[in-house]
Amino acid sequence: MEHAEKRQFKQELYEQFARIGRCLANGHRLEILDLLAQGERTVEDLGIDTDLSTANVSQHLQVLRSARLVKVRRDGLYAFYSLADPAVFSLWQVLRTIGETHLTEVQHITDKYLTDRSQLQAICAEELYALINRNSVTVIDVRPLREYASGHIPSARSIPIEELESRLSELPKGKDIVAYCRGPYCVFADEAVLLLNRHGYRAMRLNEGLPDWDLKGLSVEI
Amino acid sequence: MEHAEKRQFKQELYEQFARIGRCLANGHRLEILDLLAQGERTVEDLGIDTDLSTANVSQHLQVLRSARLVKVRRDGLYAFYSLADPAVFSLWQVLRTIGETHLTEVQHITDKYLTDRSQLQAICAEELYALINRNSVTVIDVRPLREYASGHIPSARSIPIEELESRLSELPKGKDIVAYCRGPYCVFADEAVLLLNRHGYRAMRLNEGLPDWDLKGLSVEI
DNA sequence: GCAATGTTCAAGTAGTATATTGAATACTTG
DNA sequence: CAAGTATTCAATATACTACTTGAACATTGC
Repeated sequence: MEHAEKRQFKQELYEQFARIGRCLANGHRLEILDLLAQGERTVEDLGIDTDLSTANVSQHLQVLRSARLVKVRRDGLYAFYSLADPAVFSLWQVLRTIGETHLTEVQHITDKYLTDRSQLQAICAEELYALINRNSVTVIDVRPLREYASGHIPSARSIPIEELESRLSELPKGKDIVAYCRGPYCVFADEAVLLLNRHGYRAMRLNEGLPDWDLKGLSVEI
Repeated sequence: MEHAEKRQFKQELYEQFARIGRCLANGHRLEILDLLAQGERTVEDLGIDTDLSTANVSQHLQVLRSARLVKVRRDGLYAFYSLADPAVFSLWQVLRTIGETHLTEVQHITDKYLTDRSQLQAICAEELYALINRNSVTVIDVRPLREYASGHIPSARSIPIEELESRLSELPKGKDIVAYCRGPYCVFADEAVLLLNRHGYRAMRLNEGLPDWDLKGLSVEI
């Protein structure tokens, strides 16, 4: 291949990959991807969670769709968007991990806003898996019911965070409780652990979300 | 946490991750990352390989550096840039894989420019690893010597592609030859296999580059 | 110290992205 | 079929990004 031809090949090729990069170049789109990792959502619905106008969310979804990162299923009045491939979550996960490791700003922001997590007991996916097999723990999924419905940790029961306080009686007193939610930047599990501790339960949070659990190849129940 | 506070947290947080995304939003930067995966390079040097002005490369490197994806080591007259972390290669690899799988344009471009690879015998990393252990293959690294020097497959010998034709006598006639290069979009190995076939050798290419080999945890010699 | 070399910075221009708004489209329900 | 609702499209102002050019800075070798 001639030099000029080779250059054009590389330019066209890397430009295509950059289309995917551009999807990741905006904070709102990353948040949308993170939400879609929990299961399919409608446009309006994403707008509520991200605090964006529906038109704006739709526009971001078009960007994501044009790079084939998300797909859409239409049913009646609604368009349901979801990740095009589990690999898209991997992409976000690797990006997230690099950010956590190398961007000091990420650490500063979590320190500034989140409950000091060193106060909260936490366990990792592998530890939880072992505890579940020994049947020595109660697992609660504190995400909205819809997200629980599109996949959850086997044996976990759904208690959305807003309902937790009023449904405490459902939880056996003797056992330890593990709460999990969407991922490391979701505060539902933190809130759950705090609330449970206040009511005298021994509770801890899973330090990852369901999509991370899934990606590790641990089984997911639907 | 209040709603407004939570929104601000998410916005600040995802905005930080988007800094990394922005690095990936430009084809030239992706090409630079791909080259840096082969080992450290100077600014001028990257400019030659990417066909960009030195000032322009420098500017792209500043973007990458501000998001902590690359780091710099200064020595005398030169600034040597390299990936800040092996995870940065993973990020590019996942992005690349998603592009290959979901962007039909990538397939079109490779079909348009590359030798029809179905004509060339290819093997994967695991197969090559087994062949090396049985000592039943000659492995050649056809990248520039500098890249060989910063890490190569154990037992591989360096024969940069431009020297291959004049150094054919170094290769034993009886054994199969496997050529490898930078990665799936590098054409050095393709050219090597074609040339070797023309000269009566049984040759094949490794369908991945050295960074992919490394990431699989296979041993790398320096 | 001075010229040569590699690298970075600064300013300007052209092009691209975002968020907002309001209109258009598509589907459902009565 | 008409009304209502969810979604997308189109147009706009504003802000950012890329590349070029030329100057500035740092290090080396004479």
